[in-house]
Amino acid sequence: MKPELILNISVDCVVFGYDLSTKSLNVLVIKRFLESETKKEVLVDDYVLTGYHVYTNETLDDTATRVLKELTGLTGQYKKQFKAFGDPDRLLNPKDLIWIKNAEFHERTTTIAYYFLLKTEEVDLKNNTSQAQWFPVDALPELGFDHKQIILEAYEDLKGKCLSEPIIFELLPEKFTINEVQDLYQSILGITIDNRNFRRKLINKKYIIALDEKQVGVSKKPAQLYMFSKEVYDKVFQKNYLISI
Amino acid sequence: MKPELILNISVDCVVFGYDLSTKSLNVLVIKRFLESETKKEVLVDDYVLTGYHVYTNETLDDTATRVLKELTGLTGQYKKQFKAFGDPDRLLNPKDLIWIKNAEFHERTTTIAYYFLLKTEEVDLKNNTSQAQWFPVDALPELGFDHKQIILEAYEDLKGKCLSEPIIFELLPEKFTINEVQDLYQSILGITIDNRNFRRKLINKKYIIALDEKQVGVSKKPAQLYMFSKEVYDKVFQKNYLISI
DNA sequence: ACAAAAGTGTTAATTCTACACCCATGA
DNA sequence: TCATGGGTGTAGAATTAACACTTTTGT
Repeated sequence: MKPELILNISVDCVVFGYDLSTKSLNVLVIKRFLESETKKEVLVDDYVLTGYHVYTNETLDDTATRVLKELTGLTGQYKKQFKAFGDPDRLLNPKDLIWIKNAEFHERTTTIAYYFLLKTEEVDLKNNTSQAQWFPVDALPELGFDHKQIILEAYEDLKGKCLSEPIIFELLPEKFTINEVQDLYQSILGITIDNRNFRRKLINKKYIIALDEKQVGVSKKPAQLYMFSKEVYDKVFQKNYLISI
Repeated sequence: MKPELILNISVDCVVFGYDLSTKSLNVLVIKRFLESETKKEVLVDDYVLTGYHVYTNETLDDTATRVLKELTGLTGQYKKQFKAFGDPDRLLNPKDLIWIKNAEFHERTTTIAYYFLLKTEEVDLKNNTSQAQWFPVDALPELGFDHKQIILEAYEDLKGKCLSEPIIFELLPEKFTINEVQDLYQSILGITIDNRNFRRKLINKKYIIALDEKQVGVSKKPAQLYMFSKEVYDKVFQKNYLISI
């Protein structure tokens, strides 16, 4: 049996990219544009998440991985399936209906949503065929379908998860400074954190390893570089059962 | 358009029920039984989760609610969509193939899995048409399809969630004793908790309200009864941003 | 020398952990 | 009266929270 598309099931990917220099948590979206036949009228002009249908011989994870690769060329990034969206009317706004007519899309498509974590600069948007573009997660453009809601739910999941799992390092380069980690937490959570307390806490973790290196090419005092060791983390980690309701 | 079944999308429900008297966290599953035409051979004899296909005019949440109601008669129970399962081979074990032949089932069905929280005694299994049965979550029977994995992932999600959200009370009667809450936490998490510390912690919460009532009909010293106030919880609750990685 | 970001210590408050016995009740 | 589970207190340890100035470096 040849692999075929499952036309009513798709995977949509919320690609989070952190821009270290602007300290901005971004989402990668692609352009959706359609003119009337006479080109007199712009029918659709907004953005959507990248996504695609599932093939009959693929796992859902495979689909997500494939979709990310096709958009960014990247593989092996952190990914998480966080929610399925299947409301009967999730694709039925006027613009969406116009768009669906031009695509091989079932009107009642259920999508399995994933999010990915990576660094903005890992993605080369120059020769991108989908007119992909980064937007700060707190300044999203007009989005088609129910994709704004999908992004917001992904963001909520990320906020919670970054407090209890070491996924923050997926958004940072291999070598980072303590202040960079703090800035990232502040960007994601929208809070400010005391620098001394944060430093102490982080540096005391056995899996935060100080390198024999400092920043280079910075115009002020270069900071100490650290790395995160997954190996040490897995060894040291122990579940805590602290009830905090 | 008449509502029709979407044959390749289903919702499966992990129904968790807590049995206060035996202090057991149980899962409700239904019998799957099939004999050969000559009745000489038992082809399938195991259990599966309750589930059903999604109708074209339903949300996924609606489907889950409907499935629970059909099995138990209950509505308004706590429910959570926790994961979608869509591996191409998730229904392709030999027994599953035999079963599917007798059902209107697509071989490549993706299921959106939910779990429900309720009390075992709320469900009347006497006049149940599906031969539904409770099993302790740590002593599950042989399960068809990928349903054992689904249950285990639901259980993991529940373990995590009960530490940070007040869902524990969904598994308890409206009026409960502190020790009943402690027993339940211990059952779910598989740990032992110090009674004095636990009591103090819980009683100090403003949303744990001491009633002017004690247990009745118990054969020993009757315990103080409490209730959980969602109203107070929502008012008092404030997100904490404690980074515990 | 100066601008900018890196880096540093202390104290009080809170929360968590460990631990063992008395009490009230119904049988 | 006795068996059973309900209920209680304290002290040490660990963690968190609050708070402001000095140091280092490149320009």
